Amino acid sequence: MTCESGKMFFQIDSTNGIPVYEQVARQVTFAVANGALQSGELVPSVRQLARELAINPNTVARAYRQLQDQNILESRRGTGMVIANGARPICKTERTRILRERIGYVIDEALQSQLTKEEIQKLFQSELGKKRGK
Amino acid sequence: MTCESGKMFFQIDSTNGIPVYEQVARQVTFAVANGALQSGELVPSVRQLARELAINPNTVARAYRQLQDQNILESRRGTGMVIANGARPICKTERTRILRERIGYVIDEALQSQLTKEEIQKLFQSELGKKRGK
Amino acid sequence: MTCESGKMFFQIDSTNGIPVYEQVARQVTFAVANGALQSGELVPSVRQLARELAINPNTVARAYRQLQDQNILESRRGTGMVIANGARPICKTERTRILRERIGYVIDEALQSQLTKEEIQKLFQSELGKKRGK
Amino acid sequence: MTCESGKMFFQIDSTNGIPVYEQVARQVTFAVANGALQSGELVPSVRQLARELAINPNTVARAYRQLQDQNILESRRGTGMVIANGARPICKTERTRILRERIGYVIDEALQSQLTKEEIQKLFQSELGKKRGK
DNA sequence: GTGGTCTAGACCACG
DNA sequence: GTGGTCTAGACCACC
Repeated sequence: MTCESGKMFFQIDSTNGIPVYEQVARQVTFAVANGALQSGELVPSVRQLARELAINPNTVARAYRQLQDQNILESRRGTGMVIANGARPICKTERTRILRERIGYVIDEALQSQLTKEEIQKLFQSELGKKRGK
Repeated sequence: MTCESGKMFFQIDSTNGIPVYEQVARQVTFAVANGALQSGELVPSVRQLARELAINPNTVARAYRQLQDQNILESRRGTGMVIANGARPICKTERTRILRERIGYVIDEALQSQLTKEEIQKLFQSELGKKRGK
Repeated sequence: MTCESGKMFFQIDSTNGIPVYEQVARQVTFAVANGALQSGELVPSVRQLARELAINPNTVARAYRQLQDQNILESRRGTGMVIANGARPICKTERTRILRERIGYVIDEALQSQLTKEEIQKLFQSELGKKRGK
Repeated sequence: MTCESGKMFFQIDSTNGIPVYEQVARQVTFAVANGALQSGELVPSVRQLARELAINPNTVARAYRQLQDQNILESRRGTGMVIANGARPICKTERTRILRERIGYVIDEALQSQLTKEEIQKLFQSELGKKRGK
């Protein structure tokens, strides 16, 4: 599932084990970290985004609630949710934390399978090579 | 939780999000892939392994049942479960499949966060460097 | 034990030696093979079906899990289990496989008892004649 | 697993769901029904048969115990087990009972799968045709 | 509400 | 002793 909404580009995979609300929250976080979304900008409304992603509005609401708790979003009554002041450094830190954590888990698992670091390195390169991106 | 049982060394982390039965199954799979367990060898009995890992026998049984469905284990009535004939290639393939899949997910997520391949590569190296292992 | 649930008609005999979860799984398989259940349709929820058949929810869950492993069902988080895309051909094949296998076993046993094919044929006709059905 | 022992020819399949002891008992029953074994004849000793079939002696013993209960075998102290007087009619009846029962189960299952009697008939012919035998 | 995981403990069949 | 099935009931995440 992918969709473009405002300045955001969402890509949801409901089969990869990561909760949908978590994926939504992360993608907002990442967009702020990149500078794609700036403090004060409106994010898509709960209902609109839910419609566009064909997911339950509760799921979007939960993602936004979590972002509020992290001081990344704040609600403007009568207007919607906007990127909070000071969100960018939080998001950058958060982005690195999330990615490092997930990379660490994968490495742990590979080590546990008795692969050597070198073999893990090779697998990683091989997968990275398959992907298109900068 | 770690334990040594027969030729196997188990390490279970009940807090990392991966179901315990899945961790047990993977570790058997990995051990066969490594050659630590060979076709015809008995694996620890459901009850014994459950006792040693301090988990419920049903959880071990579920892991073993899944391995049966994958033609990695077969049950010998009244005797126990043994590594099936032809299990090793299955396990090797399975090991690579599991690790590649998980690596792929992490890379996807990192790319989506607008990191460049080079940046992802650096993060990976940094995390791999932190680990001890061969 | 019989029950009607949604488009399904279940008939469970807990004394015939075939595990209850297996009977549940087969009946879903057969219903898909017949076209009574179509891709995308929800099957009865684990809890509801368990209540209606007066069995334990875990037993139903096990049947459904097995069907998931066979790519016949897929779970929609928070929604329920639906018939997977492409389930029908799988179910048709599976139905024939199951029945042929069981017929084959019976014939083997009869041959081993030194009955001739003709005698086996007669026994079969005689039993088939006793049954009511189309 | 197959073996020839005295006048008996045993064929054991430990994967077809029928308990091994039951398969042993049935094959003795069938041999008596055919006249291959006659009243007063010795059957192979528990230990010898167990060795030849590579199964547990307890399993053979259990089969023989069941046959004793059915008045098909009787033990001669210091000699072994022999086919009892009057065993043949018992075995003939028993053979038909067993086969009819198993055929009935299979037909029931096929009917439950919504196959018509005609379709079941065809499946049966097809499987019978595959077998070699008289 | 949904499914998923896990525990605890029973009973059975088999060797 | 072994695995296999089933029950009862808890807790969690998700929608």
